[in-house]
Amino acid sequence: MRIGDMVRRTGVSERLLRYYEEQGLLTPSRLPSGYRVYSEADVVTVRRIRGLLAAGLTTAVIARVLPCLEGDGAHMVPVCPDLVAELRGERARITSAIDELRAARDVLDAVIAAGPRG
DNA sequence: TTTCTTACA
DNA sequence: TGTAAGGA
Repeated sequence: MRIGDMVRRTGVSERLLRYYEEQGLLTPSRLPSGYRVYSEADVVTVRRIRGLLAAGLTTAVIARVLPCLEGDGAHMVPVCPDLVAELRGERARITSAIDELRAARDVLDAVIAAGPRG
């Protein structure tokens, strides 16, 4: 199927589908005309990409993790041995990001509390 | 009509 | 990421 069908089947814009390809997340083949040709598997892949993006992973990590997952975007199962370790690492990264945001919020809270009507 | 690439108020 | 431009 071509990109227009993918847009309808996945709800993802053409722009984004091309971006996913640029990031190595999708590798559609090409017609002699240059038009991209997507497979049924690509539709499933897009669902996984959306699920992984929602999990806070970067496209770089997703590119490495994608070939090690099974199932659709809602219920994915890791099939490679080292994938779980990689995900634990991502979890840790997210945790530190949360800590930094919390600290930033605390700073604002302090400033707010010191002002008029604090 | 549909898709492609490149570039940006 | 959207959108516009200029082709095929």
